[in-house]
Amino acid sequence: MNIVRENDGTVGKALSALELVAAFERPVRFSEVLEHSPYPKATLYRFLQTLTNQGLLQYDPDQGVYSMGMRLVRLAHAAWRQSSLAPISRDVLDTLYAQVGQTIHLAQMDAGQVLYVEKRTAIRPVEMFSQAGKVGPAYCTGVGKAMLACLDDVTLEAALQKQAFYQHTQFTHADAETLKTELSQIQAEGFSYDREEHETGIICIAKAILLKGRPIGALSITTTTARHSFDDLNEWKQPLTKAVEQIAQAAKNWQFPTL
Amino acid sequence: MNIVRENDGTVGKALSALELVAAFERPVRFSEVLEHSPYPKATLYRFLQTLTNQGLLQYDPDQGVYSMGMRLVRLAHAAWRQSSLAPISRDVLDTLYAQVGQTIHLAQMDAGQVLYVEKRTAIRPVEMFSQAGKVGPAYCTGVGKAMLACLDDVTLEAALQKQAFYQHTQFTHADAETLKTELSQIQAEGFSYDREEHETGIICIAKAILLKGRPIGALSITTTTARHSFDDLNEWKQPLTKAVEQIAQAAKNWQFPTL
DNA sequence: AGATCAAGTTTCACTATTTGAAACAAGATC
DNA sequence: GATCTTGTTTCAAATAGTGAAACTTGATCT
Repeated sequence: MNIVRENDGTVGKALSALELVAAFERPVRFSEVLEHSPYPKATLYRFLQTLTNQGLLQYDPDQGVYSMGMRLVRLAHAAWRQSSLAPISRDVLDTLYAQVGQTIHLAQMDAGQVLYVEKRTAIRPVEMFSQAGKVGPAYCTGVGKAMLACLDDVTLEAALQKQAFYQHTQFTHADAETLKTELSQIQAEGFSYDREEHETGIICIAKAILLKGRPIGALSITTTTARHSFDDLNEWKQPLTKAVEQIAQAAKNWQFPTL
Repeated sequence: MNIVRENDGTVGKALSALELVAAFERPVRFSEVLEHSPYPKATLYRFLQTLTNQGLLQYDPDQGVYSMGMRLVRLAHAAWRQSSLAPISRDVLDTLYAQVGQTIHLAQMDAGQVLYVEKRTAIRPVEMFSQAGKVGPAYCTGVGKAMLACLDDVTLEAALQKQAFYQHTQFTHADAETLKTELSQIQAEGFSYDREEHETGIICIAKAILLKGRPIGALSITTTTARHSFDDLNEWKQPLTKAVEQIAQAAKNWQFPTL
């Protein structure tokens, strides 16, 4: 599940040090980061210093710990507005949510993983960022499989390399082979399903959003086995398709970074 | 209003190139960035290439434009969870919102500006990121002034240097002097007010959240002149104070990056 | 079609920054 | 007060960054 990016010089290395800190879900000491780092002490030390100066990290001198910096939040806001599908999909998602009344996720691909950029749900006025910015696996989520199914062979192979195939539930695909078989079905049918592959009791139907034949994102409707059967998911094919088409249409007019 | 960070080597320069792209609120061509850049053509070119490789930027070969990369969204999610006040303030904000029924903002300071990290509002089930990640001026917002009023002289001077003093409305402070006078009042009273200084018709009451005497954030309750008078704002002093105290209390137990 | 121009990309000798082993400092712990 | 752990600084060698200029590509004009 390791996300590897090519190492362009100092910038690439410094960013990989930043990811090290991000991987901890709490403020960390220098020595903790060092243990997980491929860099020598002095080098890592200078990286963290630089990142702190730049506001990508924060340093608390009292506790002697580093945590992720707020400058990232500001930059992400720009990214989210400028190049995610979320802003142009707002109205469509509102409408779809009004129609189906189930949890809805809008996702894109990032480094072989699924990145959630927007969500509608009944439960509480959700903490912002709780879902936007969150990542999930591609090989065992509805949105992930929907996008994978639309990739050309070369891109698909590259993406498959990045999958962890961790066995989340008894229904999770164990390897690339069985996954590929399902991807063909998804291609033929135009919809993908999550049949408790990621979390027990959670199922969903999803569909890719295409621009010039390439997947730029995916939309899913999620429910639980307690409330619905697999067959029930198909009731939402129509509104889901319509929403996907509307987002694709809106994306056409907006200069859009494709996968 | 230029946000200047010290330039630590290549990383700093590359990040300042990233900010150039962020400043445009749309995908941009290389030449457009170049016009606003202090770097020579070849240098900027390499920066944008590196940033693109790293996923901090996206490049659309069809349109020949750069936009902010989705990796930032992922990193920001980590930052927001790890070092913003938002996660620990959820319940407090829910309670406060239930009590006052007005728009609520939770903000922190970043590079002399106000950074909104959480919000509660009646209108729509929150667009994520719409407010979280957004920045605003410190010198003419309730949250901004509340935090400025708690700074020691040296830090305050540094922060004032970064203020633009753009005249948003007829009520906006025109310079550091009149602002300082108000900051003393705020210090004495413990509450700050926005009296249509940022937007005509919008007023608010705000209070800083302190940890070890230093402001780590601020909380505000916003309304309009159409619905409430300045005096009405004082009705919310009690619930606002309680919420601020509760957040400060929660922050104490969590290792927290101070300003 | 050919000429002209603008936008983007590559080259390469020159420079400046990064690197990391090792020495050093500052607290904690025994 | 000796020892260990954690964090910080140093400095010569190694590497990566710099940017003027040349080049490529594709659009626009005559």
